[in-house]
Amino acid sequence: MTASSQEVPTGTKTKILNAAEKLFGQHGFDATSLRDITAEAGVNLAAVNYHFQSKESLIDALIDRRLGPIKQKRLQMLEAAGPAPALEQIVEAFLAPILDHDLPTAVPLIGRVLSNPSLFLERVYKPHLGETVARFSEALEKALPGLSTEERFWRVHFMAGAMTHILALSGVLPLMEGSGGTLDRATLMARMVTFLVAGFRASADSPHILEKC
Amino acid sequence: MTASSQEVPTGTKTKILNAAEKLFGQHGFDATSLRDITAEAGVNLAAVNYHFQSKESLIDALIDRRLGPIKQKRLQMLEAAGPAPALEQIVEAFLAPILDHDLPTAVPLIGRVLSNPSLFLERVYKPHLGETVARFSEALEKALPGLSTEERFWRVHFMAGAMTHILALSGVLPLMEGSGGTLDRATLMARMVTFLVAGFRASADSPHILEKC
DNA sequence: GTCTATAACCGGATAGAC
DNA sequence: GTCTATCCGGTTATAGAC
Repeated sequence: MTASSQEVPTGTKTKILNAAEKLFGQHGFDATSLRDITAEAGVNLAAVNYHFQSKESLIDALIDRRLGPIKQKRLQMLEAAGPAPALEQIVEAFLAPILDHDLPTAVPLIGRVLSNPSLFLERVYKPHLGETVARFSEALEKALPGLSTEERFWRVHFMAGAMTHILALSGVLPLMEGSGGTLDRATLMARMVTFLVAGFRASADSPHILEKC
Repeated sequence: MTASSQEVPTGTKTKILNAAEKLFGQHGFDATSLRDITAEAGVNLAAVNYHFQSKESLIDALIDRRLGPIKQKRLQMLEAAGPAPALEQIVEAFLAPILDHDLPTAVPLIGRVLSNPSLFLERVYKPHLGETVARFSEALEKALPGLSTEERFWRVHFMAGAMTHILALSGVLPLMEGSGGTLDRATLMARMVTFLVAGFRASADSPHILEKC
């Protein structure tokens, strides 16, 4: 690690990361070429392969840059809530570090990363999410002792899905009718917490039976 | 429309659609070449551009093929529930036509389609989903008169997100610990309905206030 | 560390024989 | 309707000058 790896955000490496985050978030990984990225960043094409080794490694670097701090903040908020956090605190600690992201380009990128089935298990969940989910699942077990392990597993993924969808579609949802036009983060957070907390509290022992039509 | 457009599922056109659905679902649109598809289908490369005009049109044909019938089934289930359906019936009518899909390759494809921000608004939502969502939103308004339009809008998208995430990750979620190993559709449906119905019923007039840690 | 130039390859689409 | 052969543009990655 040389002095240049953490310098002010005008270095070539940082410019590449920022441009890549923006374009990957807008158009997806495969639809964005390294040429697009270097043009946006105002740097030379060969700089990508010098600072990162390949396009795939660049993607991993972007994932690291965002999911690393998010993991820290999530666990920190969960710990700050004490040894037996309330359900609302657990859900907030899960959502806030992602939804409250200050950097506007980070949100669509994180949406792409979390909703990409090709990346998810090996390059996102295992290295960056698995431990966090396990910790939150433990906290949920204390807060909701009536839920089975499977029930908890699926509800955590319902929560993750609701959040991920909003992140991924953050660019288009405000354009739709009925949304209220803007995407105010604090209000959105409150709405998600209300919805998800109620979902988690639902009694699981009334498995609804489907009937034909 | 000639006689060949709706023949037994061994025509070249159908073989291409089936192979494309499988590979697009597994690897995504950009990561799958027309050569991959024609190899999988056992047909000639040029057949794709003869039957469909371009790769983009092929994708639209795949979207049509699955989302058309789903729209019909959703509206049919909603109508069958009478003029003032219960909340459970509304949620079931929204989820069942997608989650209960018999064709195993359709589920990952639909997950890719619904979670792709680049396709979503113009090529998925407006042509195939908007009218359905409006009808379901009306039904929800009757079932839950206390909710504001914005609140309903966002909760519908929380529901859509939870469902979409499960579809998109259907290939990997069963591999994770705590899932119970299998993905039994009836049980999953029941779990989602329980969770989402409780979320919809949550009272909205207690907007939770976020505090710093 | 940064650039130019290029290698080596793969993609979608099409022309034209059959 | 189906095939072969090919065009042509774009892709990642690298070699080597500065």
